[in-house]
Amino acid sequence: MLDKRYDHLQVEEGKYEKWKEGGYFTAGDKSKQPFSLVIPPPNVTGKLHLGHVMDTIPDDIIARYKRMKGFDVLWVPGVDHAGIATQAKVEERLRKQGISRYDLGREKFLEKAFEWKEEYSATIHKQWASIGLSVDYTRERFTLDEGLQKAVKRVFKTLYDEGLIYRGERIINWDPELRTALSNIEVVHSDDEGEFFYFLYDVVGEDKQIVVATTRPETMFGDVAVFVNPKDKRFADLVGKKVINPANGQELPLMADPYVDISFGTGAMKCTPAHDPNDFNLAKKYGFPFIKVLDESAKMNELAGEYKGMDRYECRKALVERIKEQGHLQKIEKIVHSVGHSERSGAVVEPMLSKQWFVKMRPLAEAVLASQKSAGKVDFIPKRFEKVLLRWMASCDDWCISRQLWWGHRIPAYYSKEDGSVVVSETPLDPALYDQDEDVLDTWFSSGLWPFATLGWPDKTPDFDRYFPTSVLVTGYDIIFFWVSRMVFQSLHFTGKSPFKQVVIHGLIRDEQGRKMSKSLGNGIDPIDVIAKYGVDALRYFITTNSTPGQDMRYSDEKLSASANYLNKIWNACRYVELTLGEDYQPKDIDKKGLNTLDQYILTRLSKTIAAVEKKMDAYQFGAASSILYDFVYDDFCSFYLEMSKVSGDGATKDVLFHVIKSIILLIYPYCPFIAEEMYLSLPKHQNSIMEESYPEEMKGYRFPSSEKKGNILKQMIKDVRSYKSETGLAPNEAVKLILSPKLPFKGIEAYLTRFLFAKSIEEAPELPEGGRIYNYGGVSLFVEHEEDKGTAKARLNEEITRLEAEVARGEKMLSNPGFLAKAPKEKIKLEQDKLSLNKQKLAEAKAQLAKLG
RNA sequence: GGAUGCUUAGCUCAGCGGGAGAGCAUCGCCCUUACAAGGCGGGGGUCACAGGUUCGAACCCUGUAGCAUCCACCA
Repeated sequence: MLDKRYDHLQVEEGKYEKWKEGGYFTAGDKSKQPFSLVIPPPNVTGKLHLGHVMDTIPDDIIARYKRMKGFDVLWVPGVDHAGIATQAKVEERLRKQGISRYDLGREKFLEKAFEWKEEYSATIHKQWASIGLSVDYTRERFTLDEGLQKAVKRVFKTLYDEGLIYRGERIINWDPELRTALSNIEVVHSDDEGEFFYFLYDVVGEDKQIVVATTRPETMFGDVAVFVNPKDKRFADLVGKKVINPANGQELPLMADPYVDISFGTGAMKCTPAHDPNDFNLAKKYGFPFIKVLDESAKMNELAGEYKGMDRYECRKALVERIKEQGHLQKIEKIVHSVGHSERSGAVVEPMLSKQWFVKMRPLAEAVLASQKSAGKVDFIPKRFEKVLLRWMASCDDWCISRQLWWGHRIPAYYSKEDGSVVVSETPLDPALYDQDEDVLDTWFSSGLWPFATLGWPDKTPDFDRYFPTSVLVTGYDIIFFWVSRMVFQSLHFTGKSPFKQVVIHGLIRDEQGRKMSKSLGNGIDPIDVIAKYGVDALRYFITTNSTPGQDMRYSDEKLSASANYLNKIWNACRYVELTLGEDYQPKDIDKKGLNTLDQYILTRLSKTIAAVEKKMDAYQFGAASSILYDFVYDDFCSFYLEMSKVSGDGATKDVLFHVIKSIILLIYPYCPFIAEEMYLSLPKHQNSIMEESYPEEMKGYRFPSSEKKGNILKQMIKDVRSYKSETGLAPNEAVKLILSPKLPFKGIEAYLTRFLFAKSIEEAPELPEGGRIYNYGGVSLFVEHEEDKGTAKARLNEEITRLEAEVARGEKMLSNPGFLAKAPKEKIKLEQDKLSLNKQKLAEAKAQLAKLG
């Protein structure tokens, strides 16, 4: 027997361990159809936040639902080494102990990093348990484990041999704090306040000056030219002359190129090939050298002369001051411009010429674009997110994959000690003859292999054969570029298939004011606190049912509370059913012949509910599915049938109560497995765990349309009379006399009306008397005897008639419309016809009553 | 500059071609033996605006405005 109150702490106790140890999460039943998914691997950097809950609870609902539907579900868990992020954390920890990574050296540092990983994996496991993830621990993976190492090396080597990975000098994004290259999408742009410096450049051999504006004066030591637009009349006579760089006094050619925007700044632009991607292109076009003036910490190098060793911003300040003193500063303007910051360190990213490894994206991207037009495409839910992928694939630049870090997959390229030639090899080469590349790969390089490498690729494993491609992937829209796109092109290239059939995209969770949750705002919500307060089931329910796919949602304490209340409602309904069934009750099949009208009513509603919920579940519309169930639980079951069953507790009713509550428990289970398990195990007859149960059947043979109608009439009668009492100031429990005309709509209705309307008597009469309130239901009318003057009664009937006439007119108009009859679906037409005849009947009844009143 | 989403009840959001919905809040009545973390009954909306398509538009199309996000550019 369940306790009086739903106590989530008690309910959650021990269940996860039981499932896990019972092997319920382990895939491999070959008698079933496979269904597979991989977890978006959390970074080993920190603790669980609500974003992880958003990522993984839909996965868990899908996994639990599909298991009940008879699939062999494999859900692969794992964690991501998260290169830059983790290395930064480990370094920070070491720094607190007064150690730098260089003190330790590469090998020792990696030992520390692996210790960190072990520590955080343990935490992550606890967190998975606390939110109830049904992942298959026997197949857990790590992005740096042996299998992934093998896969990464195979991919790198293959792409290199195919010419799709190359090493080259390019302008890349440099993070001077972490001292590594970054890919374009690891740079976050923000509109920052800055200064626009206008400098005067003397023209050699002329008594003239031109004005060049820049936001980065310190890079002037690397300038090779000044460019203007060839159509710009202001400079037409000066092109071809030399100008003096006010930073170092060197002569620079004044050149013309259409790249320069006449209307921007002064129309004259300095060209710094080693520190700006556009200038780099110009320099290549005209054969200028690429002069670097910054080192890897963004400090000035020897070319900056007296400023050598200075930080870039200090140098900027000092240099501007000196140029001003020399009379070459025209003005300084405050501007707001977009500045790139490192996603991880926040440092202002320096575009810098550097030798790095790149993936040649065009051919790989084209393959994705082609695949998305084929039958093997990935279906996005919602559809619009496919465009995000396509747009990125259509325009992305080559991917800079080398990182000047230690924590990650070391690049399997080796340089000959003899002649410096490059060899890429999956197996280590003799260190006496070769030096391995010092750098590691971008974290997303290995994450991109996740769906197939975790199943055994490049080996031909049974799991790979059985579970690849995976069925569905759930992730947020913010990492479509980072992750989804890379999994898709890597998978297409190496397995020939898309890595998953469907991608379900969810939005981000925000705080109660709609702001992003962030560390700096301190507005993050710790799921552990939420679980302690409301229970994990309430959290799971809240997070999957309060938004629509792809849309952001706000955290709401109120809605969590509402979720917990809903669970308490089901809990108590279950408790009531158990109290009613009694200790000795033995579940048995429902005797179809022994059903009364309301039994038939609730079974019909249940059957329809199951069908509707299942349809939404299959489409991954968890919000829609849950609201269908919610309506059934509250309106049809708790407020109506369950109350009515208190009157008519005859033979079959107990079986029906049992059947319905069990179905509700099974339907809510994927969302709220803990409370569902607790309730399930308290039922008279059960397996070892709800995880051994199947999804409820639709029960097509148990639909009784006429009983459904009768039930709805009774529902409406009760509502009408209660409303009448409230409206006329009668107490809810005031005894009233009811008359039904011309006869009772179904046998046994008297008992329900007596109990719920406190009827003092119920009569059946062919004609209704005067002096009370009358309600019409089409074929049956209800009379409530109560003092009401004739005028009021007539006014009310007139109002009713006006309303019904409008209804009838509407129906007739619709049904006489040839366009409607030709184009509307058949069911819709039938529905309108039924509605019309019912309204006509009600109208006739109302008119007859009015006539009698005179 | 390009793209996407949002604008519906006081608040937070569903609905996305066939009669405006939920939760919370609000008002009134109830401690009815499953649940007061409850029950019952009510009030509350020209579905941002303007055009168009349709027999029929909150829903589709076009445009406008506001808010949000992403991408690109920014000497």
